[in-house]
Amino acid sequence: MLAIGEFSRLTHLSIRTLRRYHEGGLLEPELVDASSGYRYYSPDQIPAAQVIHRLRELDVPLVDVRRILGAADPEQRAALVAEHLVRLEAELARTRVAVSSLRRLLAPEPAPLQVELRAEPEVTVAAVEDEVGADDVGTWFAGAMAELDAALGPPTDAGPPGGLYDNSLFEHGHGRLLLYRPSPEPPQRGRVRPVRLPAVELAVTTHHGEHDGADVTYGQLGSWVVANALTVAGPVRERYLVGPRDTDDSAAWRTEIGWPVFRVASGTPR
Amino acid sequence: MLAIGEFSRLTHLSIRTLRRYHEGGLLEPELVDASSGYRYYSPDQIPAAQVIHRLRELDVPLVDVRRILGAADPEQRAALVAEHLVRLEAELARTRVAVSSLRRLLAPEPAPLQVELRAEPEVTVAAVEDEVGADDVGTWFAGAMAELDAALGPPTDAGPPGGLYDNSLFEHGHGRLLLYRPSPEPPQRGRVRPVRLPAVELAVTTHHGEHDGADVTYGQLGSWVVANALTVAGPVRERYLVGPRDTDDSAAWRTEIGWPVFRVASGTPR
DNA sequence: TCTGGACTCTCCCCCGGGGGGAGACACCAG
DNA sequence: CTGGTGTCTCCCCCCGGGGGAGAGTCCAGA
Repeated sequence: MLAIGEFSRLTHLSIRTLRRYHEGGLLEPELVDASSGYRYYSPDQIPAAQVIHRLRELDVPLVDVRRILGAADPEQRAALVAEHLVRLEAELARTRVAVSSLRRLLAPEPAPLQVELRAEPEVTVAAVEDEVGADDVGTWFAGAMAELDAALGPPTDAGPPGGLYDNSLFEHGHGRLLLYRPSPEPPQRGRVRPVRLPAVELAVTTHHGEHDGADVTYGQLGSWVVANALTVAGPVRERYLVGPRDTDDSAAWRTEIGWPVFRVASGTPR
Repeated sequence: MLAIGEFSRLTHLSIRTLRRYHEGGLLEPELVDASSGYRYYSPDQIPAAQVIHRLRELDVPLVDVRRILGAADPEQRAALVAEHLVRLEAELARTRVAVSSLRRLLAPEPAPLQVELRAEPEVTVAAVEDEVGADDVGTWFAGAMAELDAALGPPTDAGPPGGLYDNSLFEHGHGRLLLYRPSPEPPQRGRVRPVRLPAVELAVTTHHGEHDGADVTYGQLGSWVVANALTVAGPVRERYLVGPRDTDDSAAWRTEIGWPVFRVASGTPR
């Protein structure tokens, strides 16, 4: 039986942290003296404490740590851990993109932007639509795209897929997302259903590369729109001209970004 | 002039976050209406907002973001960013170690531990000693080792370097650290000074590999000590038999860990 | 010019995962 | 028995975000 201080020395977890783990049901002392409240640990609990330590070093949330420790058989546990390692991998990719994008931002001269005004006609498409949190966009997107592909089969010449992004997604961290593929006769299957996209005027530009870096292009497009005195309204549209479905070379990816505008009153623009 | 909502849509930073950045002096709106308190941004501020966004994605603390943005010339700014990228790299290395160590922890059978009881005589060494926070141990260690080497010259046959770690380092996150190199006539130079290390009884084992994984070995050693009914007292000792100064192959590194014990009363152990 | 809806303001509370410190009690060796 | 050290609980603070209330502002349409 070890008092909390000894156990702390053995595991290199601070006393405070051990207490917190107790409260959180993560690591229950083998014995808690009913009268004094003193926590007593067994040496057998050292490995568990160290697993927790490692998982926390990997930023695994305490709730997930609890699930991992509570997993019945070792295989299940390994699966849960593997899941987190996958997440870690994704995090890493995100970091890489952020770094390169940061370099681009800090580079002295930003490449000038090609912006085009385009009248987008009303069109009926096969679409999946949901209310999604900003953190879940990636996951949702992958699932929705898979479902669209399952419903429509391999890519046709009807055109590339696209998406509509509710503004509140950016302003409040969650909002409606709609992912579509053009289709002459959209089926109804699972979450996929026919949706009529309204006609809009768009200020359109093309983003090159990883989608995670698109916000920079958004900013450039946005300031173009502001500078060119057009008013903004409605969800942003994207169209995936070339994406991970087409090639693994992310430098070749092309995303069209369409910012809804009202055409300036006086005559035809351009 | 853009209201906060528009600016939020342009930068993909939430309204709340923009307000927070204003409060924190990170991103001052170009104009704040004195009577209404409304914040108005200029499109020219979009790039700055996006730099902040990227830095935050890289978990750069807001204070540091402020410093980076406040940096006078671009070179200084680039240097500050580079500094953070280095930190990111270190983080990455830490993650790698944690992952492999986690695998080892979850592996079914832990390798049995060779533990030896050893009477360490009093010895005078050249040492650097400081009160250090747990997060700064790595940095401190590198600096102290460099200073020792500067004072004593290249490695001699007087023996490998070692360290003493105050227990409160583990219990409370900060404590006294002492790094030494054996030396027949310890010099006094900079932070380096002669120190008399008291004699101790140690339970000793050897940790193989990255030092970041040593806590697992600590736990094993500790539970050996507990099981073998010896009492614990005083700072832990380490001795760096093979380390990064000797070879780049971290698998070959050897750290001796000595846990202070009182020899059991009844006769000589072993 | 008024009105209603959308926008924005400030303020307070919450989250997670830690830390600091006060004041009271428990343990244990001399 | 006594004093020092260990441990308890409790409250506050940190960071960088989010939720929501309640009040004030802006602006387009009638």
